[in-house]
Amino acid sequence: MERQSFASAANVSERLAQPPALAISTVIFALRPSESSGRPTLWLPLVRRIREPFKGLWALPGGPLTRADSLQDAAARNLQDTTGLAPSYLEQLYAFGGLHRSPSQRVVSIVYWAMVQSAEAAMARESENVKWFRADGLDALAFDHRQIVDYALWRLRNKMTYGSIAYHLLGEKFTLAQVREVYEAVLDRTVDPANFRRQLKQTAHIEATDEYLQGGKHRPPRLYRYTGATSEYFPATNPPSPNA
Amino acid sequence: MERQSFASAANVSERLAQPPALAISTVIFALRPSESSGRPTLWLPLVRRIREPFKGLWALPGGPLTRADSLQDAAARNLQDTTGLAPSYLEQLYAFGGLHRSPSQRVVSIVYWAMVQSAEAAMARESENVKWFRADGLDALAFDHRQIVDYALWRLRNKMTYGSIAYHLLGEKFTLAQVREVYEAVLDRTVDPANFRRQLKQTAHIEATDEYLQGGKHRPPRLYRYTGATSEYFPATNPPSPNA
DNA sequence: ATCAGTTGTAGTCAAAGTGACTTTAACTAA
DNA sequence: TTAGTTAAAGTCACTTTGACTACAACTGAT
Repeated sequence: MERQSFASAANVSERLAQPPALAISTVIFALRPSESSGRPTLWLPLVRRIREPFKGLWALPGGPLTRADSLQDAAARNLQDTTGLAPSYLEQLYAFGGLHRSPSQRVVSIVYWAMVQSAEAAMARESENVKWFRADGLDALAFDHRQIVDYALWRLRNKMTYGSIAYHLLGEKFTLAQVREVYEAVLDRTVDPANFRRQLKQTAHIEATDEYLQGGKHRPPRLYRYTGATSEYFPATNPPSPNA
Repeated sequence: MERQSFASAANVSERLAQPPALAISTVIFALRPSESSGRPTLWLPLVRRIREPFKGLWALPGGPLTRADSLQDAAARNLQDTTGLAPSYLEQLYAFGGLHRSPSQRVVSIVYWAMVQSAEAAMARESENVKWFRADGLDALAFDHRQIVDYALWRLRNKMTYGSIAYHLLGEKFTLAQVREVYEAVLDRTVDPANFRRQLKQTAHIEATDEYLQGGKHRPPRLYRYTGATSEYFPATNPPSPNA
């Protein structure tokens, strides 16, 4: 057996013997007008890696869990540090712990997914190493982050179909058409306006305001307000809260 | 300031500075006949703690992530080691990472939940330090494990209402009435037999066999077989698999 | 052998929900 | 004023759901 290969084999068992590192990452979704159609579409911010594993590639914002934060606070801090924004929704996505996610040391990543309101997302800071991308059709990312984003997208679509998540991508006041546009952007299909309106009013976590959105070349639509948990984010589930 | 309290304050910041420990725990559900009514109810195995944090109290099977296992394999090993059984379903529940879950060191627990078939659960080994309990009405457990169990129960009920999980608690062949009993045990309400049958046959991941269950004092019911993923467990979701 | 009791299985019916569509109201731009 | 556009409400057929009834098939006791 050659000395070199023996050494690397020893390295493998060595690094697997030491305790895995713990990291927090966050998938951040926001609505932005697509360049082409102008219709709102899903975007997310990524950061460019400046160190060696996958240096130069884009990756999810995150890092090792160093501070004395709860997992959720650490995820919110990711968001704050990279975009300067506060989440309007934040939920744990999954803990990824495969043995070979990172080439050097074993890393277990606890990943959160977040939504920020479109108004705030418009003023998110970008830089050389922080850029926003369309959520669909991403290129290869660092580590397994591409698959993580796909999984987050699937979860987002799932929650959207029977839930009240859509409002967290909008501002405080919105028209029903805007809510419908969110559904259409996320689920990627058209929705009948009339039926959509009817269902929303039943399931209703919204209330009508007295205001109307002026300035269009049509009949001005009424503005609504979300009456569930407002701007604060809250844990994944209604009943027993797994936040600890 | 007294010396004692100064020392303990130093300890607090010290232990929060060192990296958190990583543990895997597993909530294991199985169906067992209740002592009183004889109807099947939900049970789960717990292990008695023999060391000091919460010594003597009951806790979820698990421990630090030491081996070079994937997270899911580590959870399956928990199950194997404490009960001698293999899971028929295994899925990640949540990552709990609160700062004060464990009194001494900070511990981040990645918790899985599993289901084992009732036939096998009947021959699960018990001992002085491993006992089965009814899933509802548990006493105080070690750490935050009581809340974790409650959350797992909620997830189980949720999956049950629109999913094909029930079969994993039964054997290979089963009557429709047995499936209904699973639903009634987990959801804790009665279900109309006729309507239940109708819905199962539509959503159908089952097929009828030619066999009938003899021996009762009634018309013998037909045996069915599950046609989805059989005894092997599979990841949480259909579309993108987060297993890594 | 017959009958009561129990459970499996199929069918009926009304109420509620859903998808496709039509109609009317309210506004802007020419 | 008129054409064009969108908001908002209503209609209608179809499907799904829950409660219930009826019948079939078996066991065990009389």
